[in-house]
Amino acid sequence: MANIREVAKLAGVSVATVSRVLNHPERVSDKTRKKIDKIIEQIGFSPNVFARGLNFNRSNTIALIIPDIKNPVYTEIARGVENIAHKKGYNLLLCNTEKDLKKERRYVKMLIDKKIDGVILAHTVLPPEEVKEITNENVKLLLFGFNIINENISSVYSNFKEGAKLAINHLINLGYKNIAYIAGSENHSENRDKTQGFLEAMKEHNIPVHSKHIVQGNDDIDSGYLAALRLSKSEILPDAVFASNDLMAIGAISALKNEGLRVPEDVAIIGYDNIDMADLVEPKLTTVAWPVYKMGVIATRILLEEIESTDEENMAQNIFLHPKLKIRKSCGHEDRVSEIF
Amino acid sequence: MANIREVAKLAGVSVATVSRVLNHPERVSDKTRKKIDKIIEQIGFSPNVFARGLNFNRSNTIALIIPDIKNPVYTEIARGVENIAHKKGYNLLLCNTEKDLKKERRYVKMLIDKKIDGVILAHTVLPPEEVKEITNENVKLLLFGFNIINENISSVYSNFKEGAKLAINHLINLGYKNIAYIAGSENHSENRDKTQGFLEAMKEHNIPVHSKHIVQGNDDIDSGYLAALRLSKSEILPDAVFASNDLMAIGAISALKNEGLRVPEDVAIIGYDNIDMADLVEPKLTTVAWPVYKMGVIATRILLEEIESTDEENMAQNIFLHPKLKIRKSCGHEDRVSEIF
DNA sequence: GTGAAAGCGCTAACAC
DNA sequence: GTGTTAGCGCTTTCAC
Repeated sequence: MANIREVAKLAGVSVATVSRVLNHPERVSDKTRKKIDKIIEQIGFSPNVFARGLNFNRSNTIALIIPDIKNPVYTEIARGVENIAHKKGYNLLLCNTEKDLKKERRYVKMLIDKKIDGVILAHTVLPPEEVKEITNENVKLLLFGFNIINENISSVYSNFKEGAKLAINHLINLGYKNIAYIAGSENHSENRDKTQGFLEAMKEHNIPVHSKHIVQGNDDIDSGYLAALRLSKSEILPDAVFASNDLMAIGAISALKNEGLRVPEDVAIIGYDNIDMADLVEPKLTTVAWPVYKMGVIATRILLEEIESTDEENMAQNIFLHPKLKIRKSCGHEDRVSEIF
Repeated sequence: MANIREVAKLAGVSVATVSRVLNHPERVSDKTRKKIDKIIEQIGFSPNVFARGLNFNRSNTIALIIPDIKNPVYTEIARGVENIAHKKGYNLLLCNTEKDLKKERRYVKMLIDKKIDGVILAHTVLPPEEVKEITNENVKLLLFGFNIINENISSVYSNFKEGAKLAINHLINLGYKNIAYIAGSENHSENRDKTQGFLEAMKEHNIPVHSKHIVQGNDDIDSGYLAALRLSKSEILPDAVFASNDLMAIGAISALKNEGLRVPEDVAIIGYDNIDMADLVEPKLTTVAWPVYKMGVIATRILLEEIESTDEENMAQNIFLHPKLKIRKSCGHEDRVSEIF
């Protein structure tokens, strides 16, 4: 239980001096500093976090709030966040809300109580006012993948409406006419954007949308499976389907194949996210890619900057990255770029 | 900045009494307790974690150390751990070591400094002595998936040697003779066990092992791909391959298909882990399943018990769960149990 | 450049 | 059942 007093005693100085070499080494003479550093090293002293916290009101910890740890998109974000956080000496609390309002709310309270320095919110079911309240508590907030709140809160996001249009336009260019849509959970602004993009793109090309061809999914594989099953049984079989994320697209492929339909010959499928798995299913999934890992990295850099900036000088940053089409096999396009695999 | 003094003042009592309703409510009269509870509620007071930590030397935080967040096995463990931790009021620090000794070492130091209450170690590249040292620091340790240290440290694991034998015996029962092996990274005891199981099973059936048919992988998809590529070019083409995990098995399938080989007709493949993806690739992957999520849950329960137990009364627990064969299509077995999908 | 001491917010021993 | 107060380990102000 080495503490600062012990170091001070061994060095024959006061605790104040030891504290200074810890926090303001330049205010200490070279000689004493070196002596103290050596002793610290020798006895393996490191300052008590709680005592430090009591003084600084900071924890050197950030949190990442995600809805579903089983979705590779979120672990990919986590990978980026963890990487930067660790490099900068921060710890990362992982909060998996499962889209459960109570759980998310409880987490937010816990995080505030813990004096977390910052939060990256990659999905929320909280009402906007409640999200905003987070920032009242001396915890920095970064919105990932959406920015429903306001310009004073930093965010890193992609244009999901644009991405959805990319997908639909691709299908239309390939000649598909009966395009169905498997929607993601509605409480996610990202999904609402995609729906809007889908609708707009269809309208722009004067392609009618059959109400039976819009089916609600829940973001996971199973719901994609079920949704495609439903589509496969509708009066008019769609010739293409856009799934709001890859997990559902993959579930959909599985369902269609089970129903004896060929992808893409009978039904084309396009997804969203470009998760690793997209390249491993049969047929390989054409999808819309967005730089998830990179965005996790950027988000964390911005958040840590804000945390470490000496107060309000820092402007909120709203970073914006574009989606991109990733063409593989599931839409039957022949100009496929060759893949590594 | 509500603090305990303010609550005390509003309630017309001393801070000690407030502290008592927080920590030993039974020692306070019903009347005062209710009054204080109400005020706490009203002004939204919650005790400062740092001050608490300074007294209790506890953080209500545990950590999970994993080697690779991209491997669904580890996110599945994380899901179990997170779930229980959150239910019991603990926060979860996620530490992704990337099998990097320096990074893991740095993490361990950070965790100890942070006065983490406990650690679940799901993979380590640290020498055993260093692992053992963790327990010197008043942080409880739980070993997940291995138990190389000693009986005094709790662990939750599965028998990977047995699992490997299950896989090999399955292949042999199906009549395969030229069985190749894609090994996982050697610094992982789990993989060493599997290698041993492979070797033993082969020996028990007097089946020779060609040295060219053992190829070293690195636990990820790409390395499985590369390994299978190598196997496909060896003088004697194996008729079956056992990959030490599903990720490599899936990479292997991809490679073989690329080489124009049919799975399982030309080469059968069996994996290990039974990740979700195993059911989505073509052909569906036969594999060895172990109850990863459940083990994450159990591990966390044990760890929290140890943390909350009043000292040394608690015996270390070594929980052991068996692997099980999950038969699908990639080995060509006809008695396939029907799947949900 | 250095030391003495107050104070961060809480808990618990001790006194009543 | 309740209050007073020392003390957890550190940082920082104020003297020197």
